[in-house]
Amino acid sequence: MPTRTAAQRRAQAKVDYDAFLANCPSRQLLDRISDKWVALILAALGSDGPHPSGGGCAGEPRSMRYSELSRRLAGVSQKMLTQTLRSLERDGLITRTVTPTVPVTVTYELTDLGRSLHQVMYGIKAWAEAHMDEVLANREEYDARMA
Amino acid sequence: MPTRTAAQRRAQAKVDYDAFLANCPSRQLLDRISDKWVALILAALGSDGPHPSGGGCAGEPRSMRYSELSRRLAGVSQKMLTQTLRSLERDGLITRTVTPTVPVTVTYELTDLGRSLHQVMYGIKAWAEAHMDEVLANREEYDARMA
DNA sequence: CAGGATCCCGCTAGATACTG
DNA sequence: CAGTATCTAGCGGGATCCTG
Repeated sequence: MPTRTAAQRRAQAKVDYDAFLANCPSRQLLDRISDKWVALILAALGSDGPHPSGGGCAGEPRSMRYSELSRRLAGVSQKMLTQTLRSLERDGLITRTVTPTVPVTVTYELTDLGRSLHQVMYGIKAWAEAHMDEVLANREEYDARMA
Repeated sequence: MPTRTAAQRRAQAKVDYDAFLANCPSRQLLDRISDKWVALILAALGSDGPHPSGGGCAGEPRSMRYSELSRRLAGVSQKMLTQTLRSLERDGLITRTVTPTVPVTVTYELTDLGRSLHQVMYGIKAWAEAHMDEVLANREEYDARMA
C-alpha cells in the first residue's frame, strides 16, 4: 500500500473517534438519559407528584404499574414504553416485578442505582429552571438580529 | 358530536403532552446537551477535555479556532460542526469572534452561561465515571441471563 | 480558512393489529 | 393487563461539492 490519501486518513480518524466515543462513559450516560422517555420515567418513579388516582402517598420509593406509567406519560406509545422500561431494567436502574395474579400485575421501581441517577437528573433540572429562560431570550434576540 | 372514541382521546392527550414537553425546561436542556457534538465542544472549550495525550487538568477559559475544533473532534463533519457551533452561539453559550485577517480567523469561546453549563456537564461526567461500569456490568449479566 | 448548499441513506419512532 | 410483531414514513446526519 502506498501513502494514504487525505480521505483515507480522515476515514480512519473517524473510525478511531467513534470507537473512543463508544467507550466514553460520559457519552454513554448522555445517550442514556437523553432518551425521550427515560427522564420522564425516572421522574415518575423517583418523585412523588400529585397522583390522579388514589390518595396522597408521598416520600417512600414509588412503585408503579405498567398502566399507571402509560397514563402518566400520556404521549408515549406502548412500544416505546416497553422498550424503555426494558432497557432501564437491563441497566439495573429499575426493577420489574411480576405478581401472578389474574390478570398479571407488573410493577416497576427504582433501584439504588436508579435513585442515584435520579439525583443527577435533579441537578440538570435545577440548571434548566435557573437558566433556560436566559437561553431562550438569547435565542430570540439572535433570531431577531438575523431577521 | 357524539362521545369521542378512545383513539380520539388518546390523540388529544398526545398533543397536549407534546405541548407540555416542548415547554418543559428540563426537556429543552436535555435535548440541548444530548446532541452528539455539544458535549464535546463544551468539553473542548471548557477544559482540556478527553484527550489521552497532554497533561490534562481543567484550565482557564479556552478559545479555539474552527480548524482546531475540527481536528480535536476528529469524527465530526463540517456540516455538523458548523451547525452545532451556530446553535450554541444562538443560545448564548459560546461567542464567535471574526478577526479580519487574510484569510479570516474565527475563534470560539465559552460565555459565562456556557461555563456554568459546563459545570453541570461535569456532574454528569462524575456520575458516569463512578457508576457506568456498574451499569455495563448489569447489562452483561442481564444479557447472559436472557441468552 | 470557514462555511453554505444539496443530495441521500439509515435508523427509529409511531401506528396498527394481535396474544398469553 | 401487559405486552409482542410488523410495516412504514420522516428526518437527522453524513458525504460531497462549491464559495467569499
